[in-house]
Amino acid sequence: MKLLIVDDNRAVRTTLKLVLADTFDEIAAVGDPHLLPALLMPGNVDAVLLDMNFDNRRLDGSDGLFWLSHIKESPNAPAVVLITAFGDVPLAVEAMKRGAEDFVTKPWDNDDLVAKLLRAIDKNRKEKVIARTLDNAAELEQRENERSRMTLDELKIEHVNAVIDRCGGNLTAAAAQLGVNRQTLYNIQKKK
Amino acid sequence: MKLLIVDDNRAVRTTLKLVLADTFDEIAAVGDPHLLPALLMPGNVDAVLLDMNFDNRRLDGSDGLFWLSHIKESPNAPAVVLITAFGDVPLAVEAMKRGAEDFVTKPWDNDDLVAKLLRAIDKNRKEKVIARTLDNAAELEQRENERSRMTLDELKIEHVNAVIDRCGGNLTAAAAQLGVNRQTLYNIQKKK
DNA sequence: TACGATTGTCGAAAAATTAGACACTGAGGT
DNA sequence: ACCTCAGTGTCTAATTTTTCGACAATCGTA
Repeated sequence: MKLLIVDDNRAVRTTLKLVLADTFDEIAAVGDPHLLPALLMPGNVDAVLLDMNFDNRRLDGSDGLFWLSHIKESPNAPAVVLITAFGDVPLAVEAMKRGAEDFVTKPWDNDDLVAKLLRAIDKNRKEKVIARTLDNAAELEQRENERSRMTLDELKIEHVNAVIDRCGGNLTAAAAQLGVNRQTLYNIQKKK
Repeated sequence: MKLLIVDDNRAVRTTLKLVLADTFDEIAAVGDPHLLPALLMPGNVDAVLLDMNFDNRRLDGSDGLFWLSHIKESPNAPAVVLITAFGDVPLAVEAMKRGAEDFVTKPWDNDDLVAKLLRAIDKNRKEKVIARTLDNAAELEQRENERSRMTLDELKIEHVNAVIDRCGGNLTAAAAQLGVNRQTLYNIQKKK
């Protein structure tokens, strides 16, 4: 499992890395959130531990929210746990609304942080499954529609081809499964 | 649109009712959360505005979390916006994790509260759509599986019946749509 | 009521499916 | 190398299904 830490404070990065080293196989830590797009490219990060303030003139967390949204907009986004010293209720709520898996305040409790990260990854995985299922659902439904307005012959041909495929091209087996004569498959295949 | 307010403070209930009267068609307000199950039974509530503390000996919000979970466990649950005077970040985060659509701190801003409630209802609607789609997806997938192992005859019969259904029993039309002779449908129907 | 569309039903022609057979290929096991 | 076996490609003839055209009966509707 791979973790990406984004915090502009070098000391915090070092500490976090040390604390989480046992839990993750790989940990990358950077100080500049602008590196995020590049680092997330291959989609090989399981979780991002993201600070919320990168500009000392603005401690309202808007930076964190911006990068959070940025991360979560992409499909197959990793889990994101936010961590901040200046968190208030509205900020935490807004972060959760934008898809953060969890929200931690500094100073943090080590064991608690580990637990939150692991649960965040788990939750994120489940969400990904749902997203994928949802994608499929649209396709399935459309297929269903197309099929329902098919001609009997079209349907037959499609089904026959599918079954032959599943039988690895074994016509005899496919014929048995379809409950028809081997000859019939032959004819159907030759027709087109 | 129907709103249910749950707050043990009568003054708060009255004020909320007054503030939100313009926005909702119907508003019910109760002081005891134990009434929730009964009131939500028919599933005719669009949103619940839920206080988090009903026992003055325990102001940690655990009551609110309990009832939040209770509401959200049922299918077709309404939107829930929490409102509390004793909210801290961990509580807000936990509430959002449990499916609350929003989290408001007392004292509240009237316009803000209205906006949050409306957005909460909207979000909840979208979530319901997703839940339904997800349910269907499982069914569709199973159908797909069953169909893929069907005999040609079974498939034919199923499809024929479906199309005849969609044509309201009009055999002639169904035959045209299926690209076969009317007679053929006749035979297929008589067979079983 | 009269019309148009649909139904139930027929017989005969056309097409598809089937069973059975046979030589051939290719993979696996001896 | 040899044998076996499952699968292929192909054929014929029998059987079944589908199709076409037709016709009286029925039903909803203008």
